[in-house]
Amino acid sequence: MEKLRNLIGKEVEEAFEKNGYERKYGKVTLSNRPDLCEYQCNGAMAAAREYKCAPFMISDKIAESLRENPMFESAESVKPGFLNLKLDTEYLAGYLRGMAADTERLGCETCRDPKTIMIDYGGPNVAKPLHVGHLRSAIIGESIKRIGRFMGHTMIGDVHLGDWGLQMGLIITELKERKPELVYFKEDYTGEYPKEAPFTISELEEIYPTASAKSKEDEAFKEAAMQATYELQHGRQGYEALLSHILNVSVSDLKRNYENLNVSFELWKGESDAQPYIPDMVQKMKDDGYAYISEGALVVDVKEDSDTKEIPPCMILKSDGASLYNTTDLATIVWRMQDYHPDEIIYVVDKRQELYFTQVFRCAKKTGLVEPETGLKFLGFGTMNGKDGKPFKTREGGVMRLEYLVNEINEEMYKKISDNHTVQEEEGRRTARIVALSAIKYGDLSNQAAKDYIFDVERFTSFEGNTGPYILYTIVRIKSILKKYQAEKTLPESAQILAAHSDSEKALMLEISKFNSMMESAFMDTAPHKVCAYIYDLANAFNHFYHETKILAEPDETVQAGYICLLWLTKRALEICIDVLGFEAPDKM
RNA sequence: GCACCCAUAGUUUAACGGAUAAAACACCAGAUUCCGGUUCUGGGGCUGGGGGUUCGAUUCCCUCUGGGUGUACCA
Repeated sequence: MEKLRNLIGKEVEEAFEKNGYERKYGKVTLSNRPDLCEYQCNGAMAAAREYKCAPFMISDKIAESLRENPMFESAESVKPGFLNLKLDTEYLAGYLRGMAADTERLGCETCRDPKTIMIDYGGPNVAKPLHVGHLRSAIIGESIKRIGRFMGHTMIGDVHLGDWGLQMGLIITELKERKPELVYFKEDYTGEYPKEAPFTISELEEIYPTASAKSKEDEAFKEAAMQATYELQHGRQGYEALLSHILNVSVSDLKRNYENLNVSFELWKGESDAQPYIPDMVQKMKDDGYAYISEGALVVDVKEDSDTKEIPPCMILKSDGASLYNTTDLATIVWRMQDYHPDEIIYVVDKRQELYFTQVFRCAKKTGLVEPETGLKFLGFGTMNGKDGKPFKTREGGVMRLEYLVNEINEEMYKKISDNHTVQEEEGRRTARIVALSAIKYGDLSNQAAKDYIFDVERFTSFEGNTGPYILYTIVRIKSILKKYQAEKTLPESAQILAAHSDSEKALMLEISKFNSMMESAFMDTAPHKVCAYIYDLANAFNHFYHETKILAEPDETVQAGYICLLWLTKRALEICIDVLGFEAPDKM
């Protein structure tokens, strides 16, 4: 369906044309004075200069010609030259009927030219538990992926594991000290390696920090770890076998954790998967004359004349010949282009990495790893802070494990729910998990991604205010009304949304009608917070309507059926939205 | 040093260059209640300072102040 604003715009543009003004002045926007009108056009003020007359004269004429138009209940020209429009209730109802007819998408058209978009988010390290720093990437990335998918694009999420580098050497070295008898450490061993990993996830999670701490104090240990890293990267069989054990154990644990967050990835690729592509890539950069030696390191210049700031060259190889973060990311682009040929790659990463990615993107473009039109987008997010405005920490000041944080909020939610009314333990726990997830995700996504935000458990888990639980509560309320209605009667075939009977009903209908344009701009701006703002307004509009309207007690069956249709549409819009945000509503709460 | 980002009500956040800057929480008042705790209604209060562009600026430009971040061999 065409967006409502454009439909209105078309009428207004024609009115401008009919009166001898250019169409371009007829652009219509949502009203920012809802007390005066629903939509407005400010074109008369802009046009006044070109036609050398008072803006009011123009808006007056336009209002006059629009008054005949059945689309509008009223068209008024105000003070300097505003054109204030109110939609005809029957026209609005017709638009909503069109939405309701498309139960899957509510009339929100998919994109005309669907793209293949890879989205790089998550970024956990193997052998290390997820901590709160991983939360934002997962939540925001997942939501953007879902919004893109809803808009008809092929979205491929890649977790991009941190599974390369010194951390692996550290684990191997520590393991060697503890269990030197393992076959993985026998250099002349040629047989099969055991299928079973020689450690569990909890051992693994303990080994890494121990090894990391040791390497800072024990020079010899660090040497050994670096040596192990080198040998691993140069194909030592036993170490490769260990790496794959580490990966398996770690990945299955990560999957479980991400599942709890309702986050999933199409690809579980890691930094190690990019390594095979490095030699050819580096060679080509040298051959093509892009890469040169500077201060011992191999670099590619990426500065541009228009730069206001100094952009250092993109380093490809360190002076000791080893690869680094940039190298891996560039080589990752190589296989992504080769295997998936995406039109765009979006990186959902901490905003502090912006400069790095500027270098990487420019380097990729310059050296032809991607095509000139391939989009490389950096979506940096801010820090999640505690109530004191400083980065979120445990009470002891350490890094908070994501699992603990989630458990804490689940517990908090369960308390709230069981305080409200008596519930079965098991069902209450399940509901608490669903609601808690909405609290966490909505709390994050309702802020602009690029900004830092304050993670306030109390506020996020509240059933009132702009929170996830409030949205869910609204959905649950609608579900319950629909259920009660169905228990008594069946909705007649002829039932349909009717012209609004009250202001609050019309306000609700207007809110619903913004669905398609909201979703489109949320995608264009990669801005999940727009979806949040929309459902919050929508939930508010519904609750106002609900307070003023007796739905189940409505005596006129046709009117009542109309209400039910409207409720269904409201619920559907809310549900689609929370789905793209990455959470769901329970049946009861 | 240089550069980038941010600055909005007591607090946390909104606002394609448009009218009286919006909401939530907190606060105050009134109503409501087996409850000082629930719910409803109403209220006060905000664009860091100074310039500029514009008919019109929270939004664009310059400058100052304050905060955050980054500045090639970590990721």
